[in-house]
Amino acid sequence: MIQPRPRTIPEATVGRLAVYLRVLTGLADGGRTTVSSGELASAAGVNPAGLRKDLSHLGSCGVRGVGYEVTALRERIARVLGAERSRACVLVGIGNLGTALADYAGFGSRGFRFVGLFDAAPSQVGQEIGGLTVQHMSELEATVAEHEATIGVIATPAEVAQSVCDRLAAAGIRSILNFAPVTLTAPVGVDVRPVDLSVELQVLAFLGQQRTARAAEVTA
Amino acid sequence: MIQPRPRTIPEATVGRLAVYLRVLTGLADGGRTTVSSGELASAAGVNPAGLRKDLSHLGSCGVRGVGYEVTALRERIARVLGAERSRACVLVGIGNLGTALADYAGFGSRGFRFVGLFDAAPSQVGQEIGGLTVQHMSELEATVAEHEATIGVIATPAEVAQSVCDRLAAAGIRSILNFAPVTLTAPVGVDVRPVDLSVELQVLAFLGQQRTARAAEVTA
DNA sequence: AGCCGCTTGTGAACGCAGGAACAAAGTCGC
DNA sequence: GCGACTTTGTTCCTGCGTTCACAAGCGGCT
Repeated sequence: MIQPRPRTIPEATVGRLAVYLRVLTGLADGGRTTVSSGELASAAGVNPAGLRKDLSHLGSCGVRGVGYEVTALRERIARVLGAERSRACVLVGIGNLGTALADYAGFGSRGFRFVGLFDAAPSQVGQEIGGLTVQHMSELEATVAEHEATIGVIATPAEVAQSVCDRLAAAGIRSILNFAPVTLTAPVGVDVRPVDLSVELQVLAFLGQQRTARAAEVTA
Repeated sequence: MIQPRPRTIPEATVGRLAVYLRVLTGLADGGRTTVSSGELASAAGVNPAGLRKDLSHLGSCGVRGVGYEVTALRERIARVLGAERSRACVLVGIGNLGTALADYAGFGSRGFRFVGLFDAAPSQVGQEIGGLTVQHMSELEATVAEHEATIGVIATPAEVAQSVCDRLAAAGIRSILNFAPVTLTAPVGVDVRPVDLSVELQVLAFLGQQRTARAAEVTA
């Protein structure tokens, strides 16, 4: 059995494919039928050559001299990323951030659907967000099993994030997106992707400070 | 004039330094005085050798045979990252996400302070969040100038993000953290760091799917 | 005082991502 | 029908990040 294409796609490429998918959706809504690599790269903020290399990972899909067909490319990327089928997710921690995430329409159009929202505080339980009712943490395991959810999102305070992570992993969750500002440890077979807003802000500030320092140096 | 140390620190290292800073703060609160590279690396989820290389960018600070002094290392990292002095930030878009960001205490302890919260909807203007009153967009430029803010955060819907970006850049903002799911273009001298939650989720899902596919293949 | 174990800091090798340049291929104009 | 132009797909190369491995240095013990 031959392998149709090298099924290992670099992580950096995957992130950009998701961006291309978003741009292509916008182009399709605008009525565009074809797009060149240069134009698409400009809209996505990347190098044209790099974009073509990214796209080459999923086989030739463009037409030389013309460009890429918008809808065909979009569907192909969606298939590779697995965005065509809906994936069940659960969200733990219904604070401001959790509410924002539960309400965010962008997830639904990308193949993700929340099947459970959980919080430990009784004051939060029962309220309705984005068509779902917030449940108490005690129902976490049952809901995960019922919908066979494989993705979990942690938007809790840092203190309880590790215990939530443990419970999610034990309940069968395989992928965790962590917004809590702590480094989580999960059993093998479960991967955690941290999204730390403070870190992002600090990196941004440092790069800016470094840039201005260099500029001042050149002037001197 | 000699340069005390190579002042170009890799971006990836800066991101990890911010994580070390967080871990060190936790250790200091716990009463620890010294810590070894192995322990710190484990707590931060990175390789010990990589951690030492990261730390070497800011000059030798550890004691061989013992480890690093927690508070000294913390202050040195904070100084390099510029977290010791307070930086003025403005936040545009007071939806659920914007509210979460404005309320997040983690920013303040890292040297960031919001000096202005802005929204275009009159219904949002006037409410108080985290000690600040939400202002109308029309006051954006005046507030930025008054506080000499250099960092801006965009948490608006995608449709208006580019125009907000333009206004921030024109007002004197040099660094922008963008949560809107669009690729922004900014003039030279202004750098934009995108934080796309859908992209993060899609990358996570893809990696999980790839992992399970490979596992199934091995079994076969 | 001298030795031993522990830990840091650095040098080297490896693998990977990014960028530029080029060949292949298809379309449009004549 | 043929040539020129446009655009893709690929290949090479350069630079960066990460990892491994080892020498150097410091504290503690005898």
